[in-house]
Formats: sequence, structure tokens, C-alpha cells
Amino acid sequence: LSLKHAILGFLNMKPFSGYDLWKLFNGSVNNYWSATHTQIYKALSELAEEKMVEVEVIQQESSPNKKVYHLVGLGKEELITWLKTPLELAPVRDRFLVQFSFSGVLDDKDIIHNIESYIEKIEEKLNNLRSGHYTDYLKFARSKREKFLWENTLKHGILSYENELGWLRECLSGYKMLFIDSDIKTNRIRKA
Amino acid sequence: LSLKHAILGFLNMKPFSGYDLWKLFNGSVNNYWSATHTQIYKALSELAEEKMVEVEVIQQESSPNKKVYHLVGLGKEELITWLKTPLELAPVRDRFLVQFSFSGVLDDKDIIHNIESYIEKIEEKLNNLRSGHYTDYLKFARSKREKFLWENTLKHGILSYENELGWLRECLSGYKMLFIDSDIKTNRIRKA
DNA sequence: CTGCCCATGTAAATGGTTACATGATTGA
DNA sequence: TCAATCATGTAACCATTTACATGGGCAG
Repeated sequence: LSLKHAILGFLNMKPFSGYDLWKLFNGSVNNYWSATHTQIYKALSELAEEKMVEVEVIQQESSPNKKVYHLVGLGKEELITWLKTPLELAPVRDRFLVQFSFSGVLDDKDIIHNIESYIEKIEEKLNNLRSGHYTDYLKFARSKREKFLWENTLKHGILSYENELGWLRECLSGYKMLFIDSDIKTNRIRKA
Repeated sequence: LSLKHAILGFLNMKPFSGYDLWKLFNGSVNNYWSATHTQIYKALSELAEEKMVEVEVIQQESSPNKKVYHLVGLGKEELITWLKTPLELAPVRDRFLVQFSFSGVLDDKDIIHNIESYIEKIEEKLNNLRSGHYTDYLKFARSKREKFLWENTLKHGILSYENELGWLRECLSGYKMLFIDSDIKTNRIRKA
């Protein structure tokens, strides 16, 4: 139900069209909740059926018509109730760890390649997060409190990828030290 | 597709029944991939249809009959191919951050309550991870390499919850400093 | 004239949760 | 006698992904 609540959260700031929301979910929000346009349009029409939001159709000449959604009483109540409800820890589903933990049957070079390739992707992601083009929207914050929350949401992304990166690098150097360098040593001894 | 690959990964160690796998997914694996028994039984019958695994029915008197699944050639190939394929970063979906980032419309006490309640749940989870009853299965590792991978998978869980906890505590103290203490100060000044 | 932006959707498939269903054995 | 463990599944639903579909305007 988080997608619907995220949408209600945005509509609580100001009215948006499905397309607007899709752009939001492709921007900074993508760092903590991802959604496709298909999902968003469907959620919006369901929210309209449930009387949480109201539609306003805007006629346009130079581009297709727009449906702008407004948050109404019932939707606002639902949003506030949800925001006040403490959440349980989410079930974890980490594909990389599944792969990693079963990789004992592979060769050293394959294991190392998987780790290095994942490190590269995380570094790229981190560069992207740190580049500062996610900090633009902070100026739309309606209060100091909101700005604080948004800044820390962004920081959360950076911290968790940094943490991930730290773990990966430790794994990589640990792996090499235990299974590669010692092989070389063993080979040297054998040769000597 | 990760659930099926995880199952293939386990069957590559030794044959298991659906029930056995379910217990595994409720144990240490639950820390990086969660699955219900419904899902597991369904995946197993699909894997059997796809000729990845073979079923052996074991007649039992004192309890219901068992279906033990064995990994066969095609399944093993599929497993190895998947293990060698570098993965993309998974899309992030963090309910807590959705709630957190839209909480600017709540009262201080509600925001603080949500953070504190999440902190408690993470502390509990961390105690559980650190308690050591997930380290038992390490003795089943078939090689030093496998033991290394399993230990680091476990460590990943601990590190990421510690990281989460650090962020939450920073948020909480930052929030109080900025929005609570200064209120008290302001009130004091007003009173004076 | 090619490709991107605007703007909306439908349909099919896959993945995951929740509720329902059965039935014997064993230990508190 | 009550609850847990063993052992398997079906059915309905909700969430997510991917492919298909349309069509004008505008910039390089």
C-alpha cells in the first residue's frame, strides 16, 4: 500500500497529474521507492474510485489532455492515519546476497568478478547521489522540519550505499588474501 | 527468479523436501531472502516441470509422506549460469523512508514516536543477529571458501542494521536538537 | 527526418501474501 | 486436552514488470 500512500503524500503538497508523479518517482524518490508509470496511473484511478482524490481534466491544444488529481478529505485522513502508524521491519530480499552465499561452487575469478562488478555499480550510484542534482528539490520544502526530513532521506541513501561499498571492499580484500595470495605462496613453495 | 535459484542452490548441497527448504528460509536465509511455504511448494513443482529437479516420494508411517527433490543436470547448469551472471542494483523500496519523508505534516511527538519505535525494532533484530544462533549452520560449509561467504553474508546483515541504527539515532538527536530543545529555549525566553 | 518530450492507458505475465484445508504424532 | 511439529497443498488477491498502443509538437 506504500505506493498509494506516497501518491497521497505528494498530492498533499499540491495537485499533480499522473505524468508529474511519474517524473517525481523517476527523480529523487526513486532512491527510496521505485514505481513505473503503469503502476501510478492504475493507483490514481483506484484512489479516485475510493474517493480519496478528485480528478480535474485540463484541455490542452499543443499536447494531450491532462488529468490533474486533487487530494480530498477522505484521502487526507487516510494519509495522516498511515503516517502516524509505526511500521514493522520490511522483509529483506537481497538477490546479491543469495548469489554471493551460493557462489562457493564457482572459480575464484568468477567470484571476484561478481564482487568487482557490483562494486562498480555501487560506486556509480554513489557518484550520482553525491553529485548534488538531487538537492534541488530541497528548496520546495514548506518548513524547516520538512527540509530536515528530506535532507536526511537523501543522506540515508548515501550512507547505506557507502556501508554496502565498505562491506564489499572488505569481502574482496579478505577473499584475495585468504584464497589468492596464499595460492601464490603455495605455488612458490611448490616451485622452490 | 531469485527464489528458484536459491532453491537450486540448496538442492546443489543435498536433496531436500519442501518442508526442509521452508525451515531453511525461516532460519538464517530469512536475513537476506524471505519466502513463505506456499511460494516454495509452488516453485518446486514448477522446477520439476521444467526438468530442473526430480522428485522422490518417501513413504512414512508416523508422519505424512515426503517429497524429496534432487537437483539434476539441467538445474545445475541453470544454477551455475545464474551464479556467474553479474547482477544489477535492485530497485529500492523502503516504506520507512516514504513515511519519514512525508512526515513533515505531523506533530513532533508523532515523528519522534515513529523513529523511536523503528529504533527499537532494529535493536531487537540486531540482538537476534548477534545472538549467535545463526552461526550454527556455518559448520555445514563444504569448503573454506563457502565458510567465508556465509560468514560475510551474516556480517552483511549486522553491518547494514548497525548502519540503519546509526542513521536513525543521528536523525532522532538532530530532530530533537533542532525542533524540541529550541522550542524549550524559545519558551523560556518568552516566559522570561 | 529522427528521436525525445508530452500524456495516457490496456493486457498479460510474474512474484508475493493471506486465508483456507487436512490430518497424524508427540510432548507439556 | 491443547498446542506444536510434521507435511502438503489450493484459491484468491495484491503488487510489480514488461510489452503493446497512440499521436502531436519541437529541436537538432
